[in-house]
Amino acid sequence: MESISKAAFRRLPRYHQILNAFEGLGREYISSRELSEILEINETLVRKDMADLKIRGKQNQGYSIAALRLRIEDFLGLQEITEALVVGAGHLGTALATYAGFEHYGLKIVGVFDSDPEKIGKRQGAHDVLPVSRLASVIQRKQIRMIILTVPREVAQGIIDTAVGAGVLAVWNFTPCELNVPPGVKVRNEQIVGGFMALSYYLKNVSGGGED
Amino acid sequence: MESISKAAFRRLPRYHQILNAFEGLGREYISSRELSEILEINETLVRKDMADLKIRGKQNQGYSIAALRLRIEDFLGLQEITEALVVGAGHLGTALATYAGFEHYGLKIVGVFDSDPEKIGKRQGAHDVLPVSRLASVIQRKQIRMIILTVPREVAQGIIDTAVGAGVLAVWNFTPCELNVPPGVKVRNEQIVGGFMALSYYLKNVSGGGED
DNA sequence: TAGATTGTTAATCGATTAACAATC
DNA sequence: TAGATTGTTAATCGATTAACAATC
Repeated sequence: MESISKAAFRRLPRYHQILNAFEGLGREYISSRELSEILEINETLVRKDMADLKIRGKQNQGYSIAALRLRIEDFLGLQEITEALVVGAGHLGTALATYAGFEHYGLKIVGVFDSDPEKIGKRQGAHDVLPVSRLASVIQRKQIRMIILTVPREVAQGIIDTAVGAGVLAVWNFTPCELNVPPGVKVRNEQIVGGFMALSYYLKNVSGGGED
Repeated sequence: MESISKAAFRRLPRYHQILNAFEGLGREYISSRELSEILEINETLVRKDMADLKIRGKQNQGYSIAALRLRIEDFLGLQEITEALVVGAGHLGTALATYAGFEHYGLKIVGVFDSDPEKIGKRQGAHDVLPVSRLASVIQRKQIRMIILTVPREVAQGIIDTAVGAGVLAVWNFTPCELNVPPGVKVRNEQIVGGFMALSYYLKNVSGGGED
C-alpha cells in the first residue's frame, strides 16, 4: 500500500479542491508558493507533500494541475466507482443522497433507507426510500462496501451491526456517536458540531483582544 | 486567552461527546483509560489533555464526568448563546437549520436565507426563508456574528463579502471553496467530501491485504 | 496492603521549517 | 544572466509516549 504521513493525508482533499478550482479557470500549472498561500501553510511543506506523492514539478512553472489532480485521485481511489447506501432519509440524508457533486469523486449512491413508514416508498433523487428491514439483503445482493449513516443516534449501533454483518467495510458516520465495529471495518466520524465548537471558541476569545 | 495545543483542541469535541453519552447512562466518573480506549489514543495523552484543561481527577476513580463536560463547554464558550444565520435553504441548509441538537451547544439559528423565489417565504423549522437581499440588514439589526454557509460555490464569496461587511466574524463554510476574508474573521471549512476520500483510500487498499 | 489510578518529567517520535544546491 | 522555482537534507519544533512517583 502506498502511503504518506497522516498529516499530509489530511491535506489531500484541500489540495484537490484548489486544483479543481484552478483547472476550472483554465490554469495549467500551480506553484508550491500559490498552494501554500491559499492553504496558509509553509511553501516547503507543499513541496515535501508533492515529493511524497512522487509528483515532480517543473522548474520555473510549478506543478501540472491536471497531473497532480489525477495523481491525488488515483492515490485515493477516486477513479473507481464506490457504490454506497444512505441510511436515514432525513434532511441530511437527503442532502447527501441528492448531492450531484459526489459523482466527481466516484461516489455513487445506489439506495436510500429509512424506518419511518411515512418516508418509505417516497421518491428521493433517483431512488425510492426502502425500509431498513431490507438493508442487509440489498448490501449482499449488490455487494455494497460502504454505508452513509444519518440516522438518530439511538439506532446507529444496531444499523451498523446489521450492515457490517452483511459485508460493509466502510462507514461514513454522521451521527454523534462512537460506534463499535470489528477489526477490518473503517468508520469515519464526521461529528459536524466540532466545527461549530471551533468557531464558538474563536468568538469567545476574539472580543477580548487576541486575533485568530 | 486560555489555550491548549492544536492537537488537544481537536480532541475536545470527541471528549465532549463521550462525556454526554456516559452522563446519559448515569455514570459519574470516567478514567483516562476508558477515554483512551474509546478514542483509540494513549492513556497518558488523555491525562495530559486533562492537565492542560486544568481538570484534576480523583485517584482510583477518574475524572468527574459532569465537571469535565462543563469545563470543556466553558472553555469553548458553549455556555453563551451564539446566534447564527443559515444562508442557503437547500437540503443541507434545512438539515442544519432544523437540527434540534445544536441547542445543547449554545447554537441558535435565528434566520434562514435563500435567493430562490420558490423558497423565499416558505416555512423552515421555526423560520420563514428570507431573501438574501435582506441578509446584511438582518445581520446588523440583530448583531449577528456567525453565518452558516450552504449555498452553491459560485455565490459563496459574494455572500461572505456581504456578511463580513455587515459585521460577521465567524463563518461555518459547507461549500467546497477556500474563501477570502479579511484578518480577524475566522472561517471553518467543513469540506465534507474529505471524509469520503479517507474511506475511499481505505477501501482501495483493504482488498489488497493491509488492515486499517 | 495491593491495586488502581492520577500527574509529571524526560525521552522519543513525527511533522514542519530553514537553508541551500540544482536547474530552467 | 538574473530570477523563479523545485527538491532535498539537516535543524527545529510540537505532540505523543514511556517511565515512574504519588496517593487513595
